[in-house]
Amino acid sequence: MPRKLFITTALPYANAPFHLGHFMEYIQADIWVRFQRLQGHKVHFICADDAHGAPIMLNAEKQGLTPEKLVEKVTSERVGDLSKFNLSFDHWYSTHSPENVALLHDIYKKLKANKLIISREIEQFYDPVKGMFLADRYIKGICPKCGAKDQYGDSCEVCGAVYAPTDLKSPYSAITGAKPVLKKSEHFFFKLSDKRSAKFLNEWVANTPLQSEVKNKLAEWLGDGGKNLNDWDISRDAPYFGIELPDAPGKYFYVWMDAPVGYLASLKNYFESGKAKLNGEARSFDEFLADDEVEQYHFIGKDIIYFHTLFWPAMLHFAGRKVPNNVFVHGFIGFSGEKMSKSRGTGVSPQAYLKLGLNPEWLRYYIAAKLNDRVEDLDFNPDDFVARVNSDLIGKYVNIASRAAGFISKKFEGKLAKPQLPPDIAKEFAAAAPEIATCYDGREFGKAIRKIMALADLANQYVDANKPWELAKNEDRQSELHTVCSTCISMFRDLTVYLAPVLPQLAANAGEMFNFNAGDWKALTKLLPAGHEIKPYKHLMTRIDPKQMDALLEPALEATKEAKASAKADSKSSEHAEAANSEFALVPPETPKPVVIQPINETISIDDFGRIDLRVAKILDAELVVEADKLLKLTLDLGIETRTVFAGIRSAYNPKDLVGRLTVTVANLAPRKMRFGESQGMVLAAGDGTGIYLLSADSGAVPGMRIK
RNA sequence: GGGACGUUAGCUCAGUUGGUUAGAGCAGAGGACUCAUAAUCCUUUGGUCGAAGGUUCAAGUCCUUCACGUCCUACCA
Repeated sequence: MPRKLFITTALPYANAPFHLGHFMEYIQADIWVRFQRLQGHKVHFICADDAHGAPIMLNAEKQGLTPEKLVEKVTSERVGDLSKFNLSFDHWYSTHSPENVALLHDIYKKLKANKLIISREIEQFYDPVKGMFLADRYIKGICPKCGAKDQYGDSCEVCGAVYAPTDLKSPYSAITGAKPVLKKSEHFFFKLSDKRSAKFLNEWVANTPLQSEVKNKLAEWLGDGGKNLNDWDISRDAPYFGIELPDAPGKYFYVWMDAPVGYLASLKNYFESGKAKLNGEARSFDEFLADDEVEQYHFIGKDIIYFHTLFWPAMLHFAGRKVPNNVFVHGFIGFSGEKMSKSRGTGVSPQAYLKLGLNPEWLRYYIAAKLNDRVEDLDFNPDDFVARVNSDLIGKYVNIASRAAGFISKKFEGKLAKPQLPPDIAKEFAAAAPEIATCYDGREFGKAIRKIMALADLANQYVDANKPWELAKNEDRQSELHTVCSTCISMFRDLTVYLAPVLPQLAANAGEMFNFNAGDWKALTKLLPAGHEIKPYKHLMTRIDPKQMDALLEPALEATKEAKASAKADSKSSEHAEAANSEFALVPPETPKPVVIQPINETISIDDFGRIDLRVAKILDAELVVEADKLLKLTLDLGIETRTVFAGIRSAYNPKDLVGRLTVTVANLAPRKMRFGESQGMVLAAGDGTGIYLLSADSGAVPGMRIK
């Protein structure tokens, strides 16, 4: 019976671009989801942007935007990254949505009816200049223990002391610098201290197959009969970017209250937009969630265990809703810091990774090969990355197809003979299917990969033992040759199916080339039939050139400075600092990269073309646009006038190298207002997402000349 | 300060409820081969399993302490 699965990944905070940690989680979840789909289960794979909270509000203000605009800007910039890593989300929405308001209000009212919401007055630091209450992270001062300056309100980064903000000497607001004053305010709390909460949570933990690390953690929180459970402050005072309490004007839900509800809001929108129906789920959102058979799983990082294993199940349970069947926790992705000098920066930017044309499936494979079902950190090691991909994927796996397919095409018109696996190898392959399935299902991806690669080794050994290159020279042994190569292709088919959750694109390409369905797990019990036709072999995947890694790891100097400043301002977390670092990374233009040629567009008439007024332009000036990481501001001489044009070419050109160059511009393009000014045209450049190459006019051309 | 988890060959990792000479891949060395994207195959060199104690007939595996790393410690998304 097919399982019905509702799967989420943690909602990314809409304050910054994605970093590698996001993609590790998405890739982990995506592999699991794809595996479940291959087993014939019905999966609804959902995520959303986490759009609320004080940091977004303040950041937006700093940039002169409304919070909505900031969120829109951040999320629109990163939307393409998701599809490029072949992530198969069924729906992506936002917590800033009417569905979320409705669901949150409903949950809140039910909790209140259950007498689990109380209010009480608390005293907190308040910024009189800004007119808002300050969370610990927005208060700085002198550490009461060691006297270090500019320490945050909760702990000292110099001596490690932990204290309350009120203990700080000479406290000041990190936002305005004003001296904060203590002020009282009414806050609303979710009564986690209620006996019912502890009782329910203990039951939930006992009945949920959580990871042992998570259980330990929970035992700590739930120990002593729940005495360690304190009430959870779920309200914030205005100004706050969030969802207002239905019965307390000026009070907003703390973002961590509305964020997990966003899982449901996104699911609801997915249902109401008709996408669920297209995905084979005809029932309504409410009916779906009321079904006990539906399994709900959340993939999260270890830093947010607290919210997902205490508040979230309790909220759902006492609002009369389905609770999660499990929460899958992973560690963080680190970087081999030791080996890299600090001047070269740290971390790997997924944006730069894509821009450099590195194959997304390399990363998927590497991450899969290192993941297990535990709450363990993993390390991104560039040398390891190159070695792993090149030797496992190219040397072992792809090689099998490459060394057998040539004979089939050249000698046997692309048709297979009946494959014949030697008994010992057949046994191994037969045993592998359930083992690998268990690994995937249990999120032991590293183990699955190891098993698959062991099978690939067997296939290569088989080829060596049977020496097809010798058989080929002997006219009497052609049918042996035919069988050996056909057997190879059949083994390759099996390996491809096994790898399909990790490498969906490669698997699809291989399936297309060799005429099999890489998504057919059930076919694994049968060999490919005699007469099966394959197309001629083409390279399925290129090796990683270590030079590409060098380019990936080389951030621009000026960018590093900028990033460090902004990282500090944004967050204390190293994870965030890493993201900010990469955000500004410039990419050297001369990097080898595979080019993807897009199909030609539909035919147009000469008149259509004539409507576009192309002119030669001379670049008089070029400068960086502060706060835009992709744009350069160009001043162009068009002969009769000068124009200002913003061009998204910062990743490929240094401003000073452009000054004086002749290029081509669209002169009659409607001007477009941008945040930084009006762009009055467009310069032409070649590019497919992996690089940008500005067009030039030959010497002798004069600014203003028409191009026809 | 309290707590959780981790520390196994140069690198990345396996090591089941404690049980014989601690395993694999990559890298290194030697050889074979040439079908294949300098891929593959065979052989082989590397470890007092973070440190020190302890329990046991027997410990990488259990206990204690210490060191290092990551994270949590509630109004911090």
